[in-house]
Amino acid sequence: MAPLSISEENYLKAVFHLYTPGEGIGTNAIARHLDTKPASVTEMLKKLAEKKLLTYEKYQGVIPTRKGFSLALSIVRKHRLWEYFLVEKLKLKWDQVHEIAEQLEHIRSEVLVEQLDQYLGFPKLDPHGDPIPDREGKMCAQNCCCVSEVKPNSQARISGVKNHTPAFLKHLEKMHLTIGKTVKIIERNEFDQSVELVMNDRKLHISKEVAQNLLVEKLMK
Amino acid sequence: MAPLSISEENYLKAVFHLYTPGEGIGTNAIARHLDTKPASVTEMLKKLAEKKLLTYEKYQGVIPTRKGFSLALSIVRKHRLWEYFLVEKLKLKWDQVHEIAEQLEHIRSEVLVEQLDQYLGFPKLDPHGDPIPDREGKMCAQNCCCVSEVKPNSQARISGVKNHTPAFLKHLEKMHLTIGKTVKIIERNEFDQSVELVMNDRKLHISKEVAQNLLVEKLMK
DNA sequence: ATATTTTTTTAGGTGAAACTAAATTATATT
DNA sequence: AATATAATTTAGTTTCACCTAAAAAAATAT
Repeated sequence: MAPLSISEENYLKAVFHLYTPGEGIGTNAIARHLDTKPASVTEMLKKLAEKKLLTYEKYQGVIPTRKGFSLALSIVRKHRLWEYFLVEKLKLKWDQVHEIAEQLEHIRSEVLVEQLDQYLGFPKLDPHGDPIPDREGKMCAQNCCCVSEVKPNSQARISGVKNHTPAFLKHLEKMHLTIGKTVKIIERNEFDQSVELVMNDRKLHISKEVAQNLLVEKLMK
Repeated sequence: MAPLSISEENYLKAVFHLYTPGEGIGTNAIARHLDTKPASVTEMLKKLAEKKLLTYEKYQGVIPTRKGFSLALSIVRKHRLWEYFLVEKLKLKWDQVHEIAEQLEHIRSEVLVEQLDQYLGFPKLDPHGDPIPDREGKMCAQNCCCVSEVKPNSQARISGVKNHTPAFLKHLEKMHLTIGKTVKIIERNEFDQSVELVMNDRKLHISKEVAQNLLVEKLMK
């Protein structure tokens, strides 16, 4: 089949990211995600449905097909491999790489991706803690939740972010809240939903906004 | 100024490659180079002239401005750095990289290019022997000519190619005519303009087509 | 159950970059 | 110098991906 355009790939990726089993994805949600208008989305969804990449029925919300899903995964794979490359090899900062990877993910070449993967040593996670799909689309299961949902007095390891904006990532870096660090969640303040935690024996206070976008894995003690 | 589209960048690059001092570049030549139609070229040339990237006057043939030239150089720089990366780091074959670099050259990010350059060790030549412009657009002078123009009985080192198609490059590889090899040009046959040469004490016969597209540097003996 | 609001779709239009066909200008030939 | 040929430009379409405004359907509230 004819290769997808960059636009089509971006829509497919949006569908992938917005998908939760059982629910159809709305036109509005996709428009918001891609910073475009609902009318444009409707049009594109029809085109992608023609190509059997998703199921579209008027007013019903959209669901990716197996084919659409696996194509989206291959784009996500490229995005995350490039992010890994940019940070590990080229020494860019973790807040600089998303935008560049948004461009690199559309480069078409099987052999390039496979060689890149090998060159990088088949990494399993990208610099933001997101799993990198392998050639078959398999990726390691993530067992994480955001800090705001962790119950008080538990140990956890910072494992990822939900928000990938440079602003948020720079903020985390400034607070030394980087991936791999171990923290203890002390308590959540009902008033402003901020969270108190301890890292390296130092007390730390994080806002609701941070707590909701910072992912951790609970640790057995 | 607004960034150029991929199409605009490709036209600018074509103009750069077809340029020879003193001559205007014709619409037809550009169309052939880009595998497009002359009518499309005219349109685009007007747009690039608006942006002061080249001088355009009806029927006169086009010449890049300083600005257009330096922009073209920055695209060529990216193309050649990526080719170097693909061959030296990812171990792709020299006949595989051009097509991929045609995509990668359009990735927009200052910091990416500079870090890539550093990561690669500021290479001066790409895998096909073409010079890589530095950040200011400077590149090492090339002192080469094609085998068909070398006078008989002279020593030379293979230094580049004029034709970048996979077919030609694979052919060269099969004949072990790779960059850096030293050869002695024996004689040119008037009949079919083929050339006889010696490499590693073995006699070699190359066709007119090869001789015209293989570049060498003459060696002092 | 009806009315209001929100979501989604349709209809019609825009700009970019290509195309074909026809007209125009430049160049080459006799 | 006139004519034939080649190169270039113009005019008019097409496709893609977006847009706005208005209509239609679905969801929500009264």
